Amino acid sequence: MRSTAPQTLQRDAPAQAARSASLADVASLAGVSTGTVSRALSRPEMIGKVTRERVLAAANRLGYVANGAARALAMRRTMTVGAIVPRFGSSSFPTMIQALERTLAAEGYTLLLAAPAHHSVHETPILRALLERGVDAVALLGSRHPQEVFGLLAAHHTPYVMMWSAPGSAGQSVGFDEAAAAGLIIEHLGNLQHRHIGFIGGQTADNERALRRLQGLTQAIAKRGLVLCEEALIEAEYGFQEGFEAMSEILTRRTKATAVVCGNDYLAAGALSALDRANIPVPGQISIASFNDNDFAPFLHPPLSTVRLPIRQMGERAGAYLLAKLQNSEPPAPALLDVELVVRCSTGPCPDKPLQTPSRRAKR
Amino acid sequence: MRSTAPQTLQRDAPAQAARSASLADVASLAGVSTGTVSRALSRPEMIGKVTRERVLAAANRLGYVANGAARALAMRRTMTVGAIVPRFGSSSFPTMIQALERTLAAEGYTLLLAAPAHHSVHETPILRALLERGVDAVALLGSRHPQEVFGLLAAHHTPYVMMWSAPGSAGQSVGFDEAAAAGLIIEHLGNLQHRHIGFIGGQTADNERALRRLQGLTQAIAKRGLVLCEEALIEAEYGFQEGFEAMSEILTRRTKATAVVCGNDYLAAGALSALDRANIPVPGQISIASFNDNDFAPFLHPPLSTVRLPIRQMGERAGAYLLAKLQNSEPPAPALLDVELVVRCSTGPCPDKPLQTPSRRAKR
DNA sequence: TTGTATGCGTTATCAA
DNA sequence: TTGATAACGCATACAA
Repeated sequence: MRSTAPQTLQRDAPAQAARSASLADVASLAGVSTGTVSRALSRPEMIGKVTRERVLAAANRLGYVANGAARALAMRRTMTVGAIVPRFGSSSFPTMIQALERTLAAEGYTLLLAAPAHHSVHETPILRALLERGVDAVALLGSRHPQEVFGLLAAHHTPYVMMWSAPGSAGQSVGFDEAAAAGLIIEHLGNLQHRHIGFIGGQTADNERALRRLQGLTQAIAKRGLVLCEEALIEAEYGFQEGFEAMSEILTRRTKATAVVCGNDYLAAGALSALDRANIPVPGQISIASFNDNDFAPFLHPPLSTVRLPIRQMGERAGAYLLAKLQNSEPPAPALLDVELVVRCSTGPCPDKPLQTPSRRAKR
Repeated sequence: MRSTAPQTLQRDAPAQAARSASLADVASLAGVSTGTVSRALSRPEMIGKVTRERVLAAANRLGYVANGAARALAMRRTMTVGAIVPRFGSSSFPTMIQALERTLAAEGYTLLLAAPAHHSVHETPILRALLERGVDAVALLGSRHPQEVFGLLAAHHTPYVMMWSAPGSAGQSVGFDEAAAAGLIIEHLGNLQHRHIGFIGGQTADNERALRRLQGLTQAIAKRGLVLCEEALIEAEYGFQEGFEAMSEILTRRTKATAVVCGNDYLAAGALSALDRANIPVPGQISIASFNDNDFAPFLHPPLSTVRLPIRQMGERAGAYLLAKLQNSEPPAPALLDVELVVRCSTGPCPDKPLQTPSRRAKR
């Protein structure tokens, strides 16, 4: 057997630098056909033990690594999933993406990441780039997308999932009920006798999650007969600094608000910092609560009351959904993940007299 | 002209669902050859205006998107760059990756992300997966990698860059001089008359950046004749909670340290929180300073002194380096980015008497 | 300027 | 179980 294989055959080019080894190289080294090598590597059970071992040895010796492009061309799939996640640098998206990536990697899929700096970057060309790369599936952030996006996806028969999207959206989505989350916060504040509520939220024009949080809050406040104070309602980019500035701004206004809800914990951390600087006791003169995109609420000063959102789980579920679609196994159920209120000492009972900031003590 | 193109020709299969349109489909719709279509799309200047427009129209009508696998096979490149970034969910890596992604995307490259949950996951199979996907270049985190990794990279003639790596490494790396950063911190503390220094750092076994920070600190302390207090030297995962716990632990020990340096700002935030809970004035009884992986140091309580590390810039430089390699244009210079000390009120002069924690007031 | 034909490295089909 | 050979869809060298 061995004699048929010209193992001592030198490669034509003595300069090894030419190309990486191909299937044909392995085949000729092992003295078999390319088909056999292909099967020996990807379907070992179809091949006789001795040949298989010869092939494996040859492949090893040449440091053979399959050419994915050729494989993709022949198999019509790339084992690759695309994700489009805007503004992913400064938020909790990375946590979600990591969970997604891990879930997919467990089944041999690799993540192609497109992370436009701004949401405003038009999605379509990005999606085209991903489709051109032959992604087998796509994960999108949110449920608001140009019709073109869904058209392209459909035209390419590419399964997709929307993460962090509104509850009702289609079915191929996974997200939280942020209205319910808002309800939890407001119920808690209401029970503490707060009647005038402020909100430092994300930018609703740009960010559908921020919009849903504001809407949920507005509804919950209305339902309970409370008041959303306009003078304590600010939209800002999610960030420490923005939260600091927003709260500072509120302090310069006259507001009846005795509790301020923050759109996420970055904003809340900044807001707490501003209150600390201004020597305003929290709670006492004012209570703070927040939606929780990250995990440092317990370590703020004072520890922050939040609605905890299962970010990691969302990434996992999205991945599982896509895998199910790709392997058309389990029937993929649309997912609406549970949120949970975590009360910490940044919220307390409503004070007897409303907040009077030092800078504007005089009535106008 | 138009008449030569059978624009009214119906596709054979009335069921559009079959396959996405190929070059051949566009060609027959436009009444030209596949070669012409290919050129019209990727080298418009080589094609007559009228034909070009006919082709473009046809491509548009069919929603044509090139098959990247076929293109990659023919062109021998994928316009794709791989990145391997462990523990990417909870750190400043996302900021860096986003910068990297944006830089690459500007030149048409897409990022393939491999984000193993732990550093311990063996890199080689991950790199193999990326190479199999045909990445044109690779970005690695850190400079410590199994020899196998560099072997594979070389065998595939794949350019690579190491991010956040030690200064001396090869040349294809971009990073900070973390020893210099440590020097800045220690110099500052020394000037404030602190002589006994503690350190809450990352895990050196697992994390080469943490190791470099510890080493840099040790050297700087030795050079200035200060003391690194063993009882105030703790390694922990980067995280708020871990910082909290580490500082709490230090408080239960007897320590001469009057200043504690933290390995990153997550740890520092946790540490500050622990001191706040214990009612220990910062600065006053103790000073805190930190390496700054993120950007919330100004919003902590009290605002944290840090060495600011240009994370975003690192991602950009790494991207630029790879692009230069890929387009073999500018000679890519190895980069060592500047760090900067930012003093805030968490560090103050050395107190007259050392820290005595309430829980252990009695001398042993 | 445009058409023709070949190669890229796999997988899959069909014989042997 | 194995070998020969035809796709896969695009780019490109060469011819016209």
